[in-house]
Amino acid sequence: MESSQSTKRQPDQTRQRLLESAFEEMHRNGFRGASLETILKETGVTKGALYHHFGSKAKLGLAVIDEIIRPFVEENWQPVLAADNVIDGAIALTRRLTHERNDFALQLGCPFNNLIQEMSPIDEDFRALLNGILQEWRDGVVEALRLGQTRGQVRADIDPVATSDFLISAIEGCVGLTKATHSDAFYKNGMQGLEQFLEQLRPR
Amino acid sequence: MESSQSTKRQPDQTRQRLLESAFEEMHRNGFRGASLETILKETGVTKGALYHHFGSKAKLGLAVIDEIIRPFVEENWQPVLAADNVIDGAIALTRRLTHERNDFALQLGCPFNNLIQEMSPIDEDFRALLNGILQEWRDGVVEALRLGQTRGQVRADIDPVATSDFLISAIEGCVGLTKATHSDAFYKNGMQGLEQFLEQLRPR
DNA sequence: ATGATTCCATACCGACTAGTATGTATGTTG
DNA sequence: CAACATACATACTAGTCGGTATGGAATCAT
Repeated sequence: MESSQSTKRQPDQTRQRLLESAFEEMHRNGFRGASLETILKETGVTKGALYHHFGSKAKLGLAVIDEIIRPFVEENWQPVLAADNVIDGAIALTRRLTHERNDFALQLGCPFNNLIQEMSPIDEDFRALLNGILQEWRDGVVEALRLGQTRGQVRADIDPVATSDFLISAIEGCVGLTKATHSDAFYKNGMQGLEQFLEQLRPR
Repeated sequence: MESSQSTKRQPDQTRQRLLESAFEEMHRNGFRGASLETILKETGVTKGALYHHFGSKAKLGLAVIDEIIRPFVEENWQPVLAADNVIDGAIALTRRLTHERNDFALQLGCPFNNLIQEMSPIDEDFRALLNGILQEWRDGVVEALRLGQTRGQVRADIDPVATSDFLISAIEGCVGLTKATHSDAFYKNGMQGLEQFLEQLRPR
């Protein structure tokens, strides 16, 4: 009787619940605005348990980036990098982003970019981790563009590195500014311009 | 003797010092991270005086946006909009941005975009004001592109609205991500991509 | 079964914050 | 000059926050 009523520990699940709740709270309010009390209330976990799993709020934040945001970024880009034709793959991504947009999420913006904007100037650990993820994304696009060039699918006269950087800038810029405009049209215009830019990467 | 030692009031200057110090503090730490105590220390103004001029921290922030950031944004874009050829004017801007870049400032990012990213999801007054400024920028670029089309300087088959949105997205995206990369090359690549995009706006 | 380790719980702490209450000094007006 | 308005000064307030100290319970290893 007593043993069937006692609390069974599931540390992995506790930890995961904390990560997920922290991710949502960080997405709504940013890292600095994220309230540990809110996370605790949402998860029903206590502060002692939270500090057992993560030594500080910053460590929790970094774990969210590493374990939730990194996979999120990768999931978005893997199909593009793996596509038979990187331009087709990237255009498919912009169309998917346009088609699947969620207005509430657009008002909050991209969690990855949001944290870059917020934390890079004020915390070197965050900046380094975020930049690491960004660098992987950039490198992946560069590699795909180069492969596309060897396949004759991408113009030989463009610089893959510069192009990758510009593409990523345009995407995150568009998503970021949509937070101010709250405008469907603005978002679509950004995606359309991206598509236009991608099209002119095809060999002439 | 006594009157020559007394403090002479200069409310306009007090107010301006507060605005400028608040701007810098907001640029370094964001609005939420901006500390009134720091601003007070930097300016030597007291809290009573600050609250006399601005009823709240938010009002101070909104005044900074209206009175310092709006002119900053306008100063950057006016030459482009007034140029004989908008494409030439925009390319001159990207070159100027590249040439005049200040590494420290790039690590802090664009004050305008920073505030958009930080405040739009969490404060409607800020979002509305920032979006108003963004809308003026967008409208200005649209008008200049249209004028360029009538002058035969800009392709007739592009949509000025969509193009304007994409251009602005790409600029702010590049500046924003440079906060993570701390990379000169990244910044230049973004500006180069922008220039490339601008070039293909010329009639064929 | 026992001791050690891990996971979790609760009350408390000190620092920081924006804002308030109250007061003083300066400037304007009739 | 007095009354009033404006600009400024200082001490205080209540609230929020991340983190700490301490303790208890569950699980693991022997």
